[in-house]
Amino acid sequence: MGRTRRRGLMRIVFFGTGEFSTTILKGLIDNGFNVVGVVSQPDKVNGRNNKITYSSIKSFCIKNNIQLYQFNKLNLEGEGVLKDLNPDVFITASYGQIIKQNILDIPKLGTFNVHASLLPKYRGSSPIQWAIMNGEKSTGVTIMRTELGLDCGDMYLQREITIDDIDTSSSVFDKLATLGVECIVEFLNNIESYIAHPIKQNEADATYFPMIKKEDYLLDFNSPSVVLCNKIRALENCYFMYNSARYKVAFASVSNREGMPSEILSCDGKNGLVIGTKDGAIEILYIQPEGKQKMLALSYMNAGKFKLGDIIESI
RNA sequence: CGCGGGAUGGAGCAGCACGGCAGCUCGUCGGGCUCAUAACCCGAAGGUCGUAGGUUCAAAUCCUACUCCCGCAA
Repeated sequence: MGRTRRRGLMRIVFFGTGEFSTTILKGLIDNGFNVVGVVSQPDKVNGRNNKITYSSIKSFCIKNNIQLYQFNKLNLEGEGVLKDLNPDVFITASYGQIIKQNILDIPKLGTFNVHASLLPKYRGSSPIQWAIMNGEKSTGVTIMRTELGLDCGDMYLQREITIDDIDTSSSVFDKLATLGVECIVEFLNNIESYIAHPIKQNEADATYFPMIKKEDYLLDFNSPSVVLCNKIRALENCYFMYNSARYKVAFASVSNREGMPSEILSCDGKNGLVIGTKDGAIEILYIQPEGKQKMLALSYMNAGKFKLGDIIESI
């Protein structure tokens, strides 16, 4: 079995940060690939009270005894170290830092990226969120060459999935991570033939979406219901302010009620929380008050904190 | 030592500043009304109030320590 032998021999360095990339890395390990090193972003103060919590990929590396590198400035500090690993391929998956040419050129076969969209659509760092926000019915994974430009390299392999109405970013993340594993495994198993047949991206069809900004999370009830629901599905931590408190909204659906934008049309344990929008109303299904866990809005309405007819503050 | 909120029947909350019968909205179970119902009426079960100490005649409530959960900020 030449394939099996190649798997063991090919020296892979993996670049990634976050849950999505952890799943991809785990997939490579589980499929018997020889990951000789992982490059991840430096630790961040992630929790409260100065505590540093390890990223999931760091925990995974420690548990599986994989060498982990965290460069502050990859392009300056990383070159020598990575060359010494004598790599055949670099695999990147939402690494989160621009990788310069001197690094990209290190591995013998090249540097390849697992991107969570059907390129050339949804270039950029938050493809899943933007696809859902725009109400797309499908998305997918693309295996492509990592280049200096933003997600513009030649493509080799692309697979599609559907986005259902009940899908949220996290559920699509899970699906695409699983699909990403399948894709990268297939690609690496037949890497020579894939590399021999690159597919140019059609620049005319390309779309780019920026990073999500903090202010994007604030809900504006002067928007149409569908736009609001898609945004909530996409970002999952959208919020509104009421009585000077912040309420996160994890999921909502279009309601058949009618009312003024921002007006509370219902807030009891039977009918749930319904708020007016530009063209109707939405029902908040999952809510998270400050200091509380995420819960069914229906449950929280039993506490009687909301008042019928009140107007949600706009900031 | 970045700032802050929280833990009370199965769920969500009130009660705590000033110690004195375990309360509310829902759910569950039983019964009733109804052609019927997720609606309405009547009734019942279900909680050593996060853990461990302390103060007190008496602690959900006051004091001390601890565990767990979360919001903000980075």
